[in-house]
Amino acid sequence: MIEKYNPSVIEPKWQKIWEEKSSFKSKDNDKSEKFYQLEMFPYPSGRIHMGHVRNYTIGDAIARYKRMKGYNVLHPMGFDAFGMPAENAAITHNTHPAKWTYENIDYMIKELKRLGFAYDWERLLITCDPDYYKWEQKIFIEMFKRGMVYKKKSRVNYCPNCKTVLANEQVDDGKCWRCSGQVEEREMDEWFFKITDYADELIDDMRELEKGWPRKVLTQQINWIGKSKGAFIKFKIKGIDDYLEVFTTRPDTLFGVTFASIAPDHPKLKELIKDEDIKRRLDEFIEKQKNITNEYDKDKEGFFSGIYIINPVNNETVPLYVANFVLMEYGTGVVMAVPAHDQRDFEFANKYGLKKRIVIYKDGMPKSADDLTEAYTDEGVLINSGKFNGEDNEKAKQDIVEWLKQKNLARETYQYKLRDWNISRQRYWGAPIPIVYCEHCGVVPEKIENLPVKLPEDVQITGEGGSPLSNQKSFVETICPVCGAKAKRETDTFDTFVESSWYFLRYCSPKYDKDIFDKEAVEYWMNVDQYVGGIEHAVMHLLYARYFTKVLRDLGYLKFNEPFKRLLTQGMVIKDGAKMSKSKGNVVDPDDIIKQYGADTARLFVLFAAPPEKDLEWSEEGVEGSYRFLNRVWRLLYKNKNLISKDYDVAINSDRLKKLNYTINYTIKKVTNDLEHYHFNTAIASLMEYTNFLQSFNPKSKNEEVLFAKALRYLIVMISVFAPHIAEEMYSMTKSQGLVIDEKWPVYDESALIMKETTIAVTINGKLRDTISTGMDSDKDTVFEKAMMSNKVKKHIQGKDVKKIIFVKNRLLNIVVS
RNA sequence: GCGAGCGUGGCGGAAUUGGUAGACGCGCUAGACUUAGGAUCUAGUAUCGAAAGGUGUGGGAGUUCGACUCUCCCCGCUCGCACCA
Repeated sequence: MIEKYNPSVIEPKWQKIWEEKSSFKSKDNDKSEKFYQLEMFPYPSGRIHMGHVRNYTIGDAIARYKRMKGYNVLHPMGFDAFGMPAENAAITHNTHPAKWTYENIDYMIKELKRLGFAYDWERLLITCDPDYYKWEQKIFIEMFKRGMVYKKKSRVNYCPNCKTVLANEQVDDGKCWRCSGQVEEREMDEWFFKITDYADELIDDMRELEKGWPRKVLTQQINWIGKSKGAFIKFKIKGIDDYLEVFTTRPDTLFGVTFASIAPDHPKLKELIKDEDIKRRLDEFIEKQKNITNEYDKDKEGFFSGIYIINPVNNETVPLYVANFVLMEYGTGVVMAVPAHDQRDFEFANKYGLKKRIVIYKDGMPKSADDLTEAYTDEGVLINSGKFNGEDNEKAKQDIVEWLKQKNLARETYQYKLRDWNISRQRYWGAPIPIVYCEHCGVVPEKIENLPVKLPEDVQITGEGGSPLSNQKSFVETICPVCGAKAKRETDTFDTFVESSWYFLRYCSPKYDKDIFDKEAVEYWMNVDQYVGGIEHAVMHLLYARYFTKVLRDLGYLKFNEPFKRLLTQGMVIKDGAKMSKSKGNVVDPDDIIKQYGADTARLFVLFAAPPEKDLEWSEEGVEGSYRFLNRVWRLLYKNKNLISKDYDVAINSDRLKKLNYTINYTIKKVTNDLEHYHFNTAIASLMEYTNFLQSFNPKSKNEEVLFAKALRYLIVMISVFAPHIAEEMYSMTKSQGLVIDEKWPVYDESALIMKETTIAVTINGKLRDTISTGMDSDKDTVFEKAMMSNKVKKHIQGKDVKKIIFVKNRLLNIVVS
């Protein structure tokens, strides 16, 4: 150990030793209790950024703490390696996506290793490796065979810039989530996972997650799934023997229907419209709507279709309007319009001069529909509703449906916002969908023994002319796995969210070559005890991973419902009030920080500067503060390096020793408690206080030296969770064998925390007037007596009546005076 | 608009869940050691006031002996959703 703290020397040294000793290797089926710590694996974009550093430092602190607590910890790392940036890079730099990806991965692994994270590197997963996606293809085939996958022509979001289809979730405000370009609609034949079959379960199983997941994430998922109760109601079409069905959540307002609206792309609409002029108008309307971007305040527009339908509750004939705000994808694509009680219908009715009728009434609201300034959507009592007049509207919802149900005109139903998951991507850099098209046998899955369907390597990525795979004869041309005739391969590849939907299972047995994973290993390691990642994955990734878990359970691979027991969503790293980004020029490169201060400082800072869930404002001064703290610890240990021995038995027989012993045990308790709750910032603050205390202690006797040395040793052990390299170096000079990371987490001695004296706050009418020292557990009278001896207290009581005395043992005495 | 969350010194943030507000760090001030220090150490640092003392957790009301903490109203900010019938 040298006098000056030099992270650039000691950090690589210990990283090498940990690696040589395989310190962080997790043992399958170990006897000790397991702990699966997982952080969301990165996309290999090229470099690790501060967001990663924060994410992985939080996970690392948890993993190291649990390890010292005696758990058999699984803490793996990998790369979500398929995806579009690799193809974009291939186009601009004329390289191959694989080359680009693997070079990035090599570099990022070096960066992660420089940060000293306690990963079991032998479990490294790279999703573009055929040994990984082979199993993904197997999952797909099993899902296909079970009818959990289907293909359909569908209108999809298409980004002309990226030349690919996007999932609904990947479209943000009409813009591509990656390139921010305008998204268009196109019709394509696409593969879908039937995630909607699991909608109810995805909601219901949230019960299992209520304790361990942020409420925010659960609410977002609930909103995303968007389950709502309602009914389908049949409206006869006037003049023909057919009907249109509407979906409504407000059957109680049925008597208020004055018109109906239909989606412009409703499949029945064209055949229903008789008038040629109106048909032409519809085409124009559809064309016009296509060009309107998805702005929220898009004007409501429409026109009369020439069709009338009949309201089943009162046999009224109402006009059917084609309206741009009606969605074909939700409900039935036809909406009954109740302008008095629905804001959208209200606006539409006003624009086109349509009638309004109030059917839900509450005292104080206008009597005439013409006097409404907005739709009344709250509860009330039914009026103008025939035999249901006077009924409470909540009750009427059921009664009206029941009444219509008997006439076979209605049925109760639930509708969801959640759509099936489109997994087709017309891209090269993804896992091929293992399907073969045979003239004789139709759409057939590849044989399991033929997997993986490998991505061909000799492909030129130009970025033009559709999917690169479809132009690759050697790939497309194949033989039918069923009949052996010439056939063609599917050229779509998987959405990359598929890879991240099950990687946490593969980590349990990453090299297993007989199946998707080794069931025994999964049995032992799952669930993930603590998952850490960004809030941006609240819906997509986390919902898909939950869905996959349920699918694999139903395929017989798993026995549990939910993959992640606990979830921690860490805040962003921001600088100058904005998220770090190249365009804003406020990026701090972790490599630079490591070079200047070392990994330990970087790690300590990101844990200390803010609680994990909150955004973290980057501060150069703050980083320096962390660096200074490590230097202080270093100097403290360097100064006392000869004190540390192995035998710490000492009689606590003086006030100074008692105080020191108290501080040691108090700190252990505080830090342990904080770590259990992931309050890293306060845990570090306690270690700082502890260091300050030790720094000023100056042992004066043999006994003090011995206990002081013990205190220092605990400091090293506890700090190793946050700053492992410096801890290891300091530990090594204690002349003890082994590594600090193999130390057990210290246990505090409750008896050391019992004090003879305590300080009690004396308040008068709730205001602090003095503090007094008194024996532990003193009773009310004793404390009051002592308090009355205080001049400060006397002064405030003088001339007043003591009305009441509140006493909280060892805490406070409140004297209430008139 | 709907949903969720947040609001504490100059700044990042503490407060064992109703019991001494401002831990810890940054910044700042003064001092020490120094040729020097942007190193280190010591002391101070919510605010008004010379002091005694007063005032303070976005604002207002309430519950309570006692409120950053609980309730209601208002203001401001952040995030998510966005024509889902």
